[in-house]
Amino acid sequence: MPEKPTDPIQEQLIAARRNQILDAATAVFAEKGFHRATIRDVAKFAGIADGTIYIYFENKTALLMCILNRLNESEQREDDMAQSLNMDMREFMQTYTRQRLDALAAGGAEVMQVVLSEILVNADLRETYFQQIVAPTYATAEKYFQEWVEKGGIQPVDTQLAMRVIAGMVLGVMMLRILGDPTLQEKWDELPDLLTRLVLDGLGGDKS
Amino acid sequence: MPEKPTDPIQEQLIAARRNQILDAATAVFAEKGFHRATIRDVAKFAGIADGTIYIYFENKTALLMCILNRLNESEQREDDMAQSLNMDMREFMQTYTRQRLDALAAGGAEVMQVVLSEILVNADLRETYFQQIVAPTYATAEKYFQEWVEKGGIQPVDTQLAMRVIAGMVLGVMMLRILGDPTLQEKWDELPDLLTRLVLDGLGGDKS
Amino acid sequence: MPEKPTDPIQEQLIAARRNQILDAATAVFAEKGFHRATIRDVAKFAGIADGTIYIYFENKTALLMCILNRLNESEQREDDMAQSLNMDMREFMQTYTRQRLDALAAGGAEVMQVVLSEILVNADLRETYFQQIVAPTYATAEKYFQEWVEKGGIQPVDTQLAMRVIAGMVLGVMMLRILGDPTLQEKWDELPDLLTRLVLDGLGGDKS
Amino acid sequence: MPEKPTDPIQEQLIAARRNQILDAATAVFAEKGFHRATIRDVAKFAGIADGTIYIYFENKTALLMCILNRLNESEQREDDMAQSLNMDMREFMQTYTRQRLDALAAGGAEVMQVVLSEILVNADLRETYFQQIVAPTYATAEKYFQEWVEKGGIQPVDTQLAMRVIAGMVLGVMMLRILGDPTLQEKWDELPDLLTRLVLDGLGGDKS
DNA sequence: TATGAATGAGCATTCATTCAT
DNA sequence: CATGAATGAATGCTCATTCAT
Repeated sequence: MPEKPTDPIQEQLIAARRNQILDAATAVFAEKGFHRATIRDVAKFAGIADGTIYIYFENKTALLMCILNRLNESEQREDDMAQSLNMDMREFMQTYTRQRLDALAAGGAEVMQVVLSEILVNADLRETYFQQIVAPTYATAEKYFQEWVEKGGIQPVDTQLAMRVIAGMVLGVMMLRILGDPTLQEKWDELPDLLTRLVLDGLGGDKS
Repeated sequence: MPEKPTDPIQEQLIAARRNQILDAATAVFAEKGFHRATIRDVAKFAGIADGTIYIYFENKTALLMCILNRLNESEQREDDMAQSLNMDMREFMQTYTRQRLDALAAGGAEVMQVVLSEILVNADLRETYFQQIVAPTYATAEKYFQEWVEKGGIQPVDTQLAMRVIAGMVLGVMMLRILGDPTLQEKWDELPDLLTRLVLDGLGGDKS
Repeated sequence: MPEKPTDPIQEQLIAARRNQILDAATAVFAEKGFHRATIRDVAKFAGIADGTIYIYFENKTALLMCILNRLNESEQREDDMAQSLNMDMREFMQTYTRQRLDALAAGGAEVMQVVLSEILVNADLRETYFQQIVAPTYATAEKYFQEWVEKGGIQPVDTQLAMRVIAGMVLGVMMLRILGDPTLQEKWDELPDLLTRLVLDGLGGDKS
Repeated sequence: MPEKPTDPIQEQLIAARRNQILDAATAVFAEKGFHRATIRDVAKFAGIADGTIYIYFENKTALLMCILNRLNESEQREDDMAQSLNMDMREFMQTYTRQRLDALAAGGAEVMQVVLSEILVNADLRETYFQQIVAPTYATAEKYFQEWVEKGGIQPVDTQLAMRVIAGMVLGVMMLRILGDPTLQEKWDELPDLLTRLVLDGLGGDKS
C-alpha cells in the first residue's frame, strides 16, 4: 500500500484506485470464479498493469477479503438505518428480508456467489466473514428479539437459535436462487411476505 | 473410461475401482478442498497411480460430478423410504429435517462444503446439482404438500414457493453451521423441533 | 524425487537423469551465473521440460547444493588417493597444489566460480560447503601436519592456522585467476613449485 | 546523472548525494546481498525516493561499481601511506597484511562478500575490479619487490608470480574467514606474523 | 531536482494430463 | 489395465526502471 497517505488528496486517490480495483475484481471473480480468474484478468478489466494491483493489495486473497469488507460496510450502514426505527416484529421481518433479498436481486448475487464459494473453503476468510458480518447481525437482532418476547409479541423461544433459523432461511433462499432456481427468481418479490407469514403465523391450518 | 464392459464381472471390478477412487477423492477433497487437492493426493490416498484415475474418469472435475451423483443416489434412497410412509406434515417435517441435519452432523459437512463451494462457481456442476438433487426433492415434496393443503392440514399457500422456503431454511442452517456458528453446533439437536414448530405454528404470540 | 527407487535399474536411470540435469545446470550457471540463469535455460540445455527438473530436485537452489556435493565427492576420491601414499611435506605440497590447480585449469574454474559466488551470499550453502568440503580437508591435512612437526620435518607452528594459510593460499590464487589475472593463467604450471618453495623455505634471502 | 555541474557548489551537493546513496547501498547490500536487496531498500535506507537513485546512478549494477570505486580510492590512499615509508620486506609484509586483515575484521567483510560474489559472476565488474584494484596493487608492490630482490633481501624469484601468490594468500585467508572458519576468526591477530614468517622463512625445518 | 505511482517483463514453481513401457 | 515419468501451459508475484507532476 502507498506509504503514509497523510495528504487527504492522496488519500482520496488511493481510495479511488482501491475501489477501482475492487470493482474489477468483483466483476471478474463473479464471472470466472476466484480460482479461474487471474490477476491479469482483474488488471486488464481495471485497465491497469498487473503490478499496480500489488501496490494496493497484499495478494490475490486480500482482494477477496476487501470485497468482503466493502460488503460488510454497506450492510452495516443499512442495518444502522433499521436500528433507528422502532418496529414490531412483523415490520422488522418484512423490512429485513426485503432489504436482503432486494440487495441480492439488484446485482449482489455474483458477489455473494464468489464470497460464499471461497468462504466455504478458506478458513481465514470464513472466520472474518463470521466475525464481521454474521455475528454483529446476530447481536443486533437478538436484542430486538428479546424485547419482543418480553412484550409478549411472540412465543417464548430460544432466541439465539430462532435468530439463526431466520437468518438461515434468508441465506438458504438466496443460495437456492444462486443455484439457479427459476421459480425463486420469478416469485422473488413474494418472498418477504411469505417468510414473514411463515415465521410469525406458521403454515399450520388447524389453529382455529 | 473402460470401453463397453459387457462382461458382468468386469463391470463389477470397474464399479469397485470407481468407488475406491471416489472414496479417496471425497476424503481428500473434504480435507484440502477441491482446488488445493491434487490428483496425486487422490491417487496416493487410493493407493494407485496418478494415471489410473484417468482410466476411470475424464478429468478432475468429473470426480466432483460423480461424488455429487453418489450423494444424489444415497439421498434418493432415503427419500424413497420417507415416501413409503404415510405421514402428516408435522411428522414429515420432523423426519425430513432430522434426516438432513443428522447427515450433516455425522460427517457430511466437509463433502457438502466442497461440493457447495464448487457448485457456486461452476455452472455445469450447478446445473447437474439442481437437476439431479434439488429438483427431484421439490417434485416429491410438492406432491405431499399439495395433498396436505387439500386435506386442510395447512394454510393455503403457493406450494412451490413454500417448498423452496423450507428447503432453503434447512440449507441455510447448514451453511451457517459450516461457517462455524458455535451456537448451532451446540443446539443442533433442537433444530428439527424448532424448525417444525416455526413452519407449522409460527412464532406469533397474539393468536389466542 | 521419483518414489522408492528400489529397482536397481530404475535407480540407475534416476541417477543418470540427475546427472544430466546437474551437468546442464553446471554449464548454464557457469555461463550466466546462478541468478541470471533460469530454470528454463537449464531445462533447454538438458533437452527436457521445465517441470522435469522439479521431479529430481526440490528447487533451483537444490541444483547448486547438488553441484556442490558432486564436487565434494570427486574431491573426496582424490584425497583418498593422496591419503594412501606416505609422503613427506615437500611431496605433499607439490601433489596437493598441483592436483587442485590442475583441476581448476582443466575446466573446474566455472563451477568454482558459480559455487563460490553463491556461497558468499547464501548462508545455508556456505555452511554446507564448509562442513562438507573445507572441514574434512582440514581434518585430514592436520593429521599429516602434526606428524611432520613431530618428526622435525618442519618448524613448530600452530598447525591449525598453518593449514588455513596454505589452503587459503591455494584458494586465493584460484580466485585471482578466476578474476582474470593473465599472468597467473600463463604461469599456472609454475605455481606448485613456487608455492611449495615458499611454504617450506620462504623467500627470505639472509639465512645463510 | 546530473548534467555538467559546472557550478562547484552544485558539484559538492551532487557528490554528497551520491555518497549518501552509496553509503546506503553499501549497508543494504552488505546485509541482504546484492540480489536480495532492492532499490527500494536502498532508497528507504537513504531516506529518499526510489526514482532519485536513478538521477545519480545509471542502474543497480552501477551502484556496485561505484562502491567498488570508493573501495579502490580508500585503499589507494592507504597504499600511498605505505609507499611513503621506506620499509624492508619484513616490515612491509607485516604492515600490508595487518592493514588488509584488520580492515576485514573491522567490518569490511560484508562489503567484500557482496563485491566478490558479484564480481565472480559479472564480467564487467570483474574487469573493473581487476583493473582498478588488483592491478595497481601489483604494480606498486612489484616495484618494491624488485628492489628487495636486487638488494639481496630475498631469494631471486619470479616477482610477478610471487606477488600474486602473496596477494592470493591474503585474499584466500579472507575468503576462508568469510566462509565461516571459526579458527581463523579466533586467531586472526596471529596471521600477520604467521604470513610474514611463512613468506620469508618458510616452514621447512631441515635447513641448518 | 525529487517524488513515488505505475509499469510489465520475467521467473520459479505447480499440476492436470498424456503415453511409452 | 496399471504405471509414473515427462510434459509444458499457466500464474501469482517481484522489482528495476520510467515519467508525469
